Amino acid sequence: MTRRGRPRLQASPSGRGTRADLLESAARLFARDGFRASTHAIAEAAGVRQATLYHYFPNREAILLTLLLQTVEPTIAAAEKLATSNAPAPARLWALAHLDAAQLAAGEVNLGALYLLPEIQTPHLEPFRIAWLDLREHYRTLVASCGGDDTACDLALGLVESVILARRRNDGSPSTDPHRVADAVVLVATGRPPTQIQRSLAADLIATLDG
Amino acid sequence: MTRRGRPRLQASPSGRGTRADLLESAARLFARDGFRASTHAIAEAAGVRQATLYHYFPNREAILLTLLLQTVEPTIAAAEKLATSNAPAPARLWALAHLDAAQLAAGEVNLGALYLLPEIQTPHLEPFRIAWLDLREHYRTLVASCGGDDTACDLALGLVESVILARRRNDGSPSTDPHRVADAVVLVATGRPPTQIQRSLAADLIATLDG
DNA sequence: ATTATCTATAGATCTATAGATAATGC
DNA sequence: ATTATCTATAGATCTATAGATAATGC
Repeated sequence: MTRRGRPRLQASPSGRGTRADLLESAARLFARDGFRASTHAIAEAAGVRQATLYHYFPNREAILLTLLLQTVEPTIAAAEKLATSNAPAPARLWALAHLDAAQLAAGEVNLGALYLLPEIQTPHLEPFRIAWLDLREHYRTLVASCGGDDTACDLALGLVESVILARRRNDGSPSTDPHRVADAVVLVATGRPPTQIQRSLAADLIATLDG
Repeated sequence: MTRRGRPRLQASPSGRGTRADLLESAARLFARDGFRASTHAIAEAAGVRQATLYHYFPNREAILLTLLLQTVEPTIAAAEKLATSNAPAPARLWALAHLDAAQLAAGEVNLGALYLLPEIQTPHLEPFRIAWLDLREHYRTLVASCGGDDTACDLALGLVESVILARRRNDGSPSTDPHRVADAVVLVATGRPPTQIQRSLAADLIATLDG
């Protein structure tokens, strides 16, 4: 059961291996302190020495990129499946907003805070920006099918992302209910609250994606 | 017309004095690079040597605090005046959201990006957090008078702050129209779009504040 | 004398690499 | 032999202070 190379001074806190420990520590520290969180601080929180980090990642930015892609990919996968559904657009938009908001509200660490970092704009993180623009295209298409324009889409994204800032500001208290976010997104995109039928169809879509 | 102490190696780029130059450079660099922007980079962009910065500010955080307070104070002043008006709540909320969104969209530098920095949470910046919570109270009161709860207030703030992220992402292209933001805020707070009468009253309120 | 700026620097970082070490696998 | 980790460190920052300098004000 012991592993391959030189043993760690401290055992893996999570028991899921050093790479997972490093990603988890980096997520926590980047979300709280931003990209200033040092490789030393990350490694220490993961229970290894600073240089060990470079066995798993070529540099500090690569860790941030990995975290960002991990965060956005499940949402994109869900959006792609929703795009193939023939449910009414408001139901699909409600489902996407709910999934996205729920994911931003979930977990012990406020991973969405990584989206707010100014470092997002640096050239090394382009793969993430491309993925995120892909997600935005899904929003845009759905919002357009609901009768909303590009501005409505920006407003809808602001509603979803409000979860991130509300969570930072109200640290401790429970996050915004994803149902409320999804309701507001449909309201802004269509001009009307979602109907009971639309909500019900959206719930079906979400059940299909999870199952 | 020459000034008091040792002359600068380069003249003030703006002609409005060294302190103003430093604040402007810091605003630009903090908005783009976050709090990593070094005192050296700020001073260089302002046309003075690094150490000169410490003649005007005790440390780097003090510059950020000054910028944050400068940004939030005009909006708070407007919110306080709106609170004394006896116009209907939706009209007052529309006016506040419009003012806030317009201010975030204005200027060459995306100053709102400073709100997104993780450093906002540090103890030294508490005066800004207190001021901002004061602004949120104004939103909360108005949203409540419109029939919305605390979650509706968080969503309304997300709509206003969407201007910041949309501006960062669509750098260059024109910012979100503040009218659209204000319409969406009233929609989310009341469940209905603002009436023509409410918009007209809001326009009157804004004219009063500017005059 | 007072002020604003400059030059110089101490001390504290922090990233990434070089190379040693302690395991397992063959 | 291969792998994962460790120790040590070069080189590059970066903040804040000390103290010199070049103006104006009295």
